Amino acid sequence: MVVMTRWLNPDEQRTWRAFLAASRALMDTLDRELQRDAGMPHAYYEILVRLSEAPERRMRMSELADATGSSRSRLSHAVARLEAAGWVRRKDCPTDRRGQIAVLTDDGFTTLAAAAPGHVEGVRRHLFDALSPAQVDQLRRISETLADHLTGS
Amino acid sequence: MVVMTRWLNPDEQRTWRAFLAASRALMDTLDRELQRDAGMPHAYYEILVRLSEAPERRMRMSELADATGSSRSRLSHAVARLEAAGWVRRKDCPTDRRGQIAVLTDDGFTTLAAAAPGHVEGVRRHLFDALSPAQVDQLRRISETLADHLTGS
DNA sequence: CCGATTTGGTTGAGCGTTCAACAACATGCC
DNA sequence: GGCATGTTGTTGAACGCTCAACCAAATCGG
Repeated sequence: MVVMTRWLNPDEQRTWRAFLAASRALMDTLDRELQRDAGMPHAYYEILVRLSEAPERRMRMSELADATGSSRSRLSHAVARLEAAGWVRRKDCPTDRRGQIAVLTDDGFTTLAAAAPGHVEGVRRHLFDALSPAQVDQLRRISETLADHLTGS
Repeated sequence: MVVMTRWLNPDEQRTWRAFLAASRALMDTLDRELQRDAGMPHAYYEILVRLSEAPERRMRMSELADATGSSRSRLSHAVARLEAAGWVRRKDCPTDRRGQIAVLTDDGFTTLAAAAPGHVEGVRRHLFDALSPAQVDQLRRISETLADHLTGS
């Protein structure tokens, strides 16, 4: 059976290309700033943030993967790097012998604390400073809707 | 001089994390679909699209880099791959002896034409179907504002 | 209790991106 | 014209991500 493609109309086309350009430019910029100022990519920064917010600064690998929207494989590689940098330590899980627990080290916490102000400033400058309060609200609703829609399917 | 960090308030925090999760999930999903169905990453698809829209299906490397928001290095590597796949051909520029012109081959055009319906369907399903017309409009304005803001600085 | 399935996590290969260095050519200035 | 500077594009190494394969341990079903 032949199904006609529902092509994008000009408005949708324009929206889609603008979104692509904007989100890529934003993430590229933040990634580059973080790499330059803190010596780590944004994905690694996010891992440290999540760990720093967790009780006792530790999390199961799979929870951490979910929290950062990452695959298990990606997280495994990433934590290996973070461990080599001395920012994270791996521990065996006491209740599940398959499990591994990632623990943020003091060194990792210090590094994160040093990187955070600059990064937050970057997010503010490149994202929030450009938008009106109403637009920030719109962006939140849109993003939450999209995230739901994507993980729901 | 010590400058106080302008930390994110709870609303901004929530917006930022939702945006991160949504844009990552969206791009990951589309990238995976395109890789599965057309054997190419989204970045390469975009290159083929731009070429297909250009007069005579050809563009200077640097224009193509600008159009796709890519670095020259990235484009160079990418076009090398696309050339190996037989989808793009390189030509010397007649007016600037440093220049190279990327030309979409018939094979490349055919491959793109085969990939497009599925990809557009994906964009519609994962993005536009989830949003109201008003939200699409909001997203366009937000994205255009952000893109301006980022390339302006 | 035991085999089958599922879950948690790691590994290595292949690929795409980044970054810095570089080569070739064009342009500006005197 | 001739030298300095800017632009165009490529290259190779290092790095991060994806994918498929895999092992070990937990859980399910009889």
